[in-house]
Amino acid sequence: MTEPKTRAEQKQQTRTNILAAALKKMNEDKGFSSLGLREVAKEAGIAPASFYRHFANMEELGLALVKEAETALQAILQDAKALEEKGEDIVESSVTVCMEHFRDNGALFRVLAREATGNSPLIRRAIQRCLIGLNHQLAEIIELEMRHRNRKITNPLFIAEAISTLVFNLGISTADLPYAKQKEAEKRLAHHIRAIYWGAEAMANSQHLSRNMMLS
Amino acid sequence: MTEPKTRAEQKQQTRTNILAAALKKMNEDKGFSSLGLREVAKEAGIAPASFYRHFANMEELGLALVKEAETALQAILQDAKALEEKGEDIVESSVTVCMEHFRDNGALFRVLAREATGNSPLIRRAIQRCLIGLNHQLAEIIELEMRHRNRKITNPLFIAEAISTLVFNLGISTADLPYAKQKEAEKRLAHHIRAIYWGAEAMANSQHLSRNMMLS
DNA sequence: TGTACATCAGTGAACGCGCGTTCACTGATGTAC
DNA sequence: TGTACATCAGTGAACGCGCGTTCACTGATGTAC
Repeated sequence: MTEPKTRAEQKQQTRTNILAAALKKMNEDKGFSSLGLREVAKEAGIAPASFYRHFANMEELGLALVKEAETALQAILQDAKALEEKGEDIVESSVTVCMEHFRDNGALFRVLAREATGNSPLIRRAIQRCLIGLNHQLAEIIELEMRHRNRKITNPLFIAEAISTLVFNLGISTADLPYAKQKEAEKRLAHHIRAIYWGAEAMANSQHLSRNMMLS
Repeated sequence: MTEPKTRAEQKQQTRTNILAAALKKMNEDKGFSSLGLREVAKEAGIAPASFYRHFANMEELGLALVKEAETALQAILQDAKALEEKGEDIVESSVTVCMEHFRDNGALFRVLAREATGNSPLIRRAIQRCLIGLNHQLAEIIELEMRHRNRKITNPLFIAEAISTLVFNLGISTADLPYAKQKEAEKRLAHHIRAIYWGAEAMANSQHLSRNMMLS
C-alpha cells in the first residue's frame, strides 16, 4: 500500500490535492481570479470548510502556486545550464528543453503570466521578484557560455531579459497548441534568440567592426 | 451646452460611459474576469438592468474593449510609420512614442494582455487575430525602413513578432511605474530592439561576413 | 403647428443561486503514563 | 501493552450577501397625419 500513515503526511497529501485541483480547474476555465474556493474544494474532494485548514484564503493558494511555478522554472534553468556545460548548441537545445517543460507545466506557467498583471498586489510582487531572480541566473549562464566560447556581448542582463520575455510569451501562447504548431513556434523562437545573440555580439564588437553595420 | 440631443446620441454616450466605467474599475481592481455587471453599471451611473440595452452580457463588453484596444494599437503603428517617413531614428523615437501611448492607454492594453490568456475563447481568438494583423503591419514598416536605408534583414515578420512581444510586455509591466523607472525601461527596450535589428542584419549578411561571428 | 400614437433607453423590484465564512461537531491519530 | 486524554484534519449545516437576470413599467423622444 502507498497509503500515507502519519497525520502530517495525510495533511500534506490533501494540500497537494488542493493545489492539483486548482491547476486542473484553471486548465479548464482559465484564470485564477475567477476560481472559487468551493469549486477548488469540490475538485479536491473535500468540504469547503476544510480548505481553511490549509490556506487562510484563495490568495494564499495563489502564492503557493507561484512558488510551485518558480520551482519549475528553476528546473528549466538547471537543464539549460547542464546543456551548456555539456557544450551543446545552447540555443537550439535550450529551446527544445524549454518547450518540453512548458508542455508539462503549461497550467502552472499560465498562472504566473496571468497573475503577473493580476488582482492581488501580493501575488504580483511575488512573481516580479521571481522573474527578476531568474533573469539574473539566466544572465550568469549566458556569461558563462560566452566566456567558454571566447565571445563578448553587451549587457548580458538585458539580453537575458529579452530572451526570457520571448521564451515565456511564446511558450505560454503555444503550450496548448498541436504538436506541429509547437515545433514551428520553437523554430521561430530559436530564430528570435539567435538574432538577439548575434545583435548583442555585434554591439559588443562594434568598435572594431565596420561602421556600416551600425543601425539607428 | 454640449448636451447630446437625439436618442441615438444619448445611447452612444451611455455606451461610452459603460466602457469607460469598465476600464476605470479594471485599473482599480485589475482583471476583467473578476469584474461584475452590477459593478460596471454602478460606476457608469445606470441601473444594472440598463446594461442589457447595450450588451447581451459581459463577454460582449470584453469584445468591445478589445476593439478599442485594437484601434489604439493601430494608432501607435500609424505614429511609428509617420516617424519612419520623416526619416527619424526609428528605434529611439518609436519606443518613446510607444511608451506615451502605453501611458495614455495602459488599462486598455492590460486588458488585451490579460485576456489573451483569459476565460473567454471568443475574446482570446479576437485578440490573437488582432495581434497577428499588427505584426504583419509592423513587418511592412520594418521592410520599408530597411529598403530606405539599403539594408537587408532576415525574415521581417519574425523580427516584427519579437519586437512587438518585447514592446508589449515591457510597456504593460511599466505603464504604471513612476516616470524615472519608465525612462529606464525605455532604454532597456531600445537596447533589446537594437540588438534584434543588428542580429537580424548580421544573419542576413552572414554569407559575406567573417564566419567567426556565427554563434550557435 | 397640434395631436395622437409608437418607440425604446432606462428603471426598480423581485427571483433564485452559489458564494465565502462561521461554528460546534466527530473521530481517527498521537501522546503520556 | 493498555488506558485515559489531547490534538486537530475534516465535516455539515447555517448565515448573510451580492450576483446575473427577468419583467412590467415609465416617460422623454421621435413620427405620422
